[in-house]
Amino acid sequence: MPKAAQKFSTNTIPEPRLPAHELIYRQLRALVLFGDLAPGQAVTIQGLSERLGAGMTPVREAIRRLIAEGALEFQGNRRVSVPLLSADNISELIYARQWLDPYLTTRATERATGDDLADLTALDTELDRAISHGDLRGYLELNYRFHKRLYDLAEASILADVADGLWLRFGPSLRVVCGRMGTQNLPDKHKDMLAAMRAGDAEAAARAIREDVVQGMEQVRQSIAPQAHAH
Amino acid sequence: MPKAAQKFSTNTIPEPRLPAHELIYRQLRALVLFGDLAPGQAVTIQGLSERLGAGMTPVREAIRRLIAEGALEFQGNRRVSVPLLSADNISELIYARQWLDPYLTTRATERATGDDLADLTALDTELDRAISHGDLRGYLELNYRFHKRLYDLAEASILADVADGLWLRFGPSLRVVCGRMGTQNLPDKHKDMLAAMRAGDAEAAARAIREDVVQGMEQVRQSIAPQAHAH
DNA sequence: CAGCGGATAATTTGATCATATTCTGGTGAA
DNA sequence: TTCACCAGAATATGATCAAATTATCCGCTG
Repeated sequence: MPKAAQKFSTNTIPEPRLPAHELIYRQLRALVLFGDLAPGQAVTIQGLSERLGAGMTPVREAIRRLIAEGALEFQGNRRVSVPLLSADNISELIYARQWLDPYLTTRATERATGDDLADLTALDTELDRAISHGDLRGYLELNYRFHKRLYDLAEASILADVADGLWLRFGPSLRVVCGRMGTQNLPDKHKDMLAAMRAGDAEAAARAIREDVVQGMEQVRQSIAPQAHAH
Repeated sequence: MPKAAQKFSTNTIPEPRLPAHELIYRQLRALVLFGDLAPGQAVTIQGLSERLGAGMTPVREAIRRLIAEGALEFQGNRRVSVPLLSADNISELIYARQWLDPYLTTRATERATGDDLADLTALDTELDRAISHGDLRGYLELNYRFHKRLYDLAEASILADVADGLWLRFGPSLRVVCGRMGTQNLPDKHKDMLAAMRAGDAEAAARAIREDVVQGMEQVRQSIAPQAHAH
């Protein structure tokens, strides 16, 4: 039984050995983050179990994680759903991001290398393409990855975690709003921000991100407000 | 009226309706929050399963939740443990709380009723008693409940969630620090804060809480710094 | 006679456990 | 030191039990 070569035989596939609950978690997370699960839409454990072709136990664990992160909500009875945000909730999120994102951007500017800047620029270019093509899903995903990348560059693991968790909360609403308004007049201060980063001007980069965040979130707030009235 | 007694054991337990995984979660959360699980200490699922006298499935779910909240850390291999904070991590937490706690306090001051103030005052009185008795565990728990109460009064569910999550991260370190320094010279600006709240001076209340937070967290930072060197 | 309300039955969903399988880390021998 | 084996832990499945929602039916009233 030649088992010595096992460590080398895995080189074809980088990480095929991720646990099922981790894979389920990532799938569900993406579903929530990019609005494929609409806010208020109820899901059942068994339903997801079938939909994703997995056992219940991994699905249960993934759902627990997402509930803990605020991405899902335990709806009292026996349903979990993506939370419906009130206008007040949006205000909270705006307040939090207005403070978190600029700080992380400042730190990222101080630490970013040339390669990092090139990566960010590439992401932003792809983002522009998605916008011009009217590719909503692509826009949402790339916009997230752009900001996520900034968080990672800031080398502040806890704050990055918090900021990442906030995305999980307003992601679904973002999708709803963009679905209504199209991808044309979306805020994109990324160009200003990147220019400031290249110049090493952390303060200007932070200011640009702040405007980007506020513009985007205000659109969400204004678009959400009538929803609360609709009921 | 067939009021048949279906369960014989339910009359003794007030809330047997809570699922096991929820109970396990609360127990573990308290263990982490108040430092009964020391930072760095590894725990196994099976170990906890025996220790708490429960099956593995509920324990697994509880652990997933705590990992998602940053209360526990998946240590690569097959151990989960309470995260060891670096001095940088503490700085992040100070930065976050310095911003979150005053804001929530401002909102709480604007919304607190007379009863709320009485409750907070009662909590603070108990807290003083715990300090004077050298009751470390009591201090930690009451201090947490005092701040938690403020968060709830702020009526900002998302930000309160975030703030609560931060406690889970520095709670274990707080225990370590207080264990070393005793309960005597602990910061307690609660009196100033309560006075400001009674006067309806939200700004002064926020300022007092900010000092309380910074003082406490700075002690943690200074006490943690040599720990990183110890290795 | 038709429509409605309440109670009960049935189906669906969730929670837990026992068990099989896989994987990791350590240990002992060559 | 290295390799093979072993012990133990974690993951994942299926079955079982409990609870709740939905569906059905019966009797009652207008």
